[in-house]
Amino acid sequence: MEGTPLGDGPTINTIAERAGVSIASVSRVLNGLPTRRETERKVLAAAEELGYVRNAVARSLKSRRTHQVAFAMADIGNPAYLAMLREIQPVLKAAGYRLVLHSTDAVVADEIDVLHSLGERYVDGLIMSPLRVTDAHLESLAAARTPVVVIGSVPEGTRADNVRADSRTGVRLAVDHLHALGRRRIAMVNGPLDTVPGAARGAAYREALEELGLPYDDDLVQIGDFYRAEGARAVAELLARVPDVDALMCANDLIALGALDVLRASGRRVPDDVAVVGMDDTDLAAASWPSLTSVSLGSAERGKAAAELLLQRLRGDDSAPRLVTVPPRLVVRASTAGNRADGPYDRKEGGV
Amino acid sequence: MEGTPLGDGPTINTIAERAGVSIASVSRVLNGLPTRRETERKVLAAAEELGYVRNAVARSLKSRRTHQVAFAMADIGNPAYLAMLREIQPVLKAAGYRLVLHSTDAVVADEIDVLHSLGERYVDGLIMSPLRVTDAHLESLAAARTPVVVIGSVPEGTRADNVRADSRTGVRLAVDHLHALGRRRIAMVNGPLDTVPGAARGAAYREALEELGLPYDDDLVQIGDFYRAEGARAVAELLARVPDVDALMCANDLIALGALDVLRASGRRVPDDVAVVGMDDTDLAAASWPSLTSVSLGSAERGKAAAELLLQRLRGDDSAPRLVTVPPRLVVRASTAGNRADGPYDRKEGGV
DNA sequence: TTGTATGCGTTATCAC
DNA sequence: GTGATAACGCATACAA
Repeated sequence: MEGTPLGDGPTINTIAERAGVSIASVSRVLNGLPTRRETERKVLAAAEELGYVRNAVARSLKSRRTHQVAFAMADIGNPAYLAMLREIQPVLKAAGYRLVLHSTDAVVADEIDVLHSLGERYVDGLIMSPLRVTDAHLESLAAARTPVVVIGSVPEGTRADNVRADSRTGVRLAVDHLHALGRRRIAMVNGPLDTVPGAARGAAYREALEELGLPYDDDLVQIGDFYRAEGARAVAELLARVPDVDALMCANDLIALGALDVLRASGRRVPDDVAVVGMDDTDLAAASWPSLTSVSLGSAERGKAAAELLLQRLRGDDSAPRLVTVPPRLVVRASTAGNRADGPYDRKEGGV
Repeated sequence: MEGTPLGDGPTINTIAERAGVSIASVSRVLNGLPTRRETERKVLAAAEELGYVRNAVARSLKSRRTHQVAFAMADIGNPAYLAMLREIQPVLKAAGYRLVLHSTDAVVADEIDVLHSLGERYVDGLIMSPLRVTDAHLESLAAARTPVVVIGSVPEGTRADNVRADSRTGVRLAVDHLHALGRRRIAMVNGPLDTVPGAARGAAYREALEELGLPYDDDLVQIGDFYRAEGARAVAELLARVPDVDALMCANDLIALGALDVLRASGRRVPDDVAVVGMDDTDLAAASWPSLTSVSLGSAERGKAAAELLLQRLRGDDSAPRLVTVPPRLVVRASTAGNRADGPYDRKEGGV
């Protein structure tokens, strides 16, 4: 195969000419429709010689299907979304769909843009995971002419499939676990309360304490942001205010890693002095030392479920919107149970 | 905005009818071409009422541009590729391109498929990062009618822009560092030698020792695979064979994490007894404890450079193929220098 | 079985 | 300035 000179590629017209048949015959052969042996031979030979490849755009215009699906994540830097992505990709690929990625940086306008752009029909469906769901989201969702699966919570009645985590139960699992270990001064290190996860996890913490009969203490709640450095700063403040805290319920793994840094720097042992729990069970939880007990909210499962739901819609299923809730799971590691197995090998991790 | 009944969306024909003008006028207005005030008003009103959105497929067929770019990574589970992705995405987005993701699982046939599928013209360009470059790659690359940027090494004369890491210098930096710390029994824990990185890093290790005047000792080289569990297994074997090793040069971060696990389990202190260096400087390196000294091969920079190179091509630049080499950088953390700053906050990490 | 002709939704080139 | 009309590349209903 010598270096093909750039320029316009061959079309079915080129082939038709070369093979001495009509474009209809070319199309038929290429689509496996019944044709005479000789015609088929000529067409395939011409196609081969010319290095013909079907133009996906023209084909989409005709068929009204692009074989593309979009995934809109709030933040491409967030390992939790990447975990979803890792599951979504192979499912779609196996079904013959390409994946178009959008990172909206949790900007509402960007998310609305993505929904609006569905009208451009460059994808057959969308999976989206918004950080918060506004009225604008719901309007655009209602107007969408393309199947959409939302990872996160949407109000009942929304015309979109919905895959949810259950962070309420998740926090409960964690707090119960800490309580069972004998911890009684369990603090909460949360992210901003105006985000969906922040609000949900904060409320769940309060509920969990209540059910355990533990008093709720404002001093034990520290708001920061969902990043490692912010988490560290928040925990430093917390320790200054409440030195005798014996457990930290962190609203995500990054915060928890920041917590480990600060606890270590302050000379506290984990978990002996302070037990730490994160959320999302990202790769980082298994990598840290001590390895981090974390509440898995099923990022991977949610991604997979969303992809499968969407595929069903793409196959023509137009039944009522579905709701899938993925149960949380507490993954106990060293940060709450020092002498238990670390379990760093229980997750698939990429190589090279 | 009431729930729009599903069905075919409006086209410029619908608008033309509604506005009482021709489709040509509609197109003009929509494209900002000079039109009478009144026409413009009618068209825009109709478009607004109908909730019109341009059909991207039809537009692409006509314009021969899809405003999509593909990124083909060897393994979506690998943090190093995700680091590239995180840089590529915003660059393309800012330039108005969508990102189509392919994970080829390092299967050569899949990679060739991706190259071949460029002929379908569903993307305007491609960034790919193959684990190895075969003749089949080069042939498909030569036949490509679309700009391609390869992250990795391609032979001179290949008609594709090329962004390279310099793992040779990278290994050298690491080995020099270990040597400077007084280590003399420096082992290499590598991945398979039939991969490009495996081969390059293995050779570089040998070279580095030579330049330092250290003897090369087969016993100090252990081949495993580029995963954490494999790395752990390899290091266990190594320790059994060479108990007095005082430094480990690991071919990537995952291997290094596995090494930390095993060293810890064997009662060795890091870095006091054994210093450990990883490669790729992934997020995991900063998260682990002790935090991991790692050679950054500039995954992020390479991704960014690749995206920018591709954008230049998409803007029409058809000059000779470019070669960009990103210099490696040693990021010293606790696994080789116990009392230095951990620096866990020097990298941007995702939140929530 | 095969060819002719039409449409998918846009953009662009003409005359008017 | 505006309206017919012809592509873009493919699939297909219909006629032959």
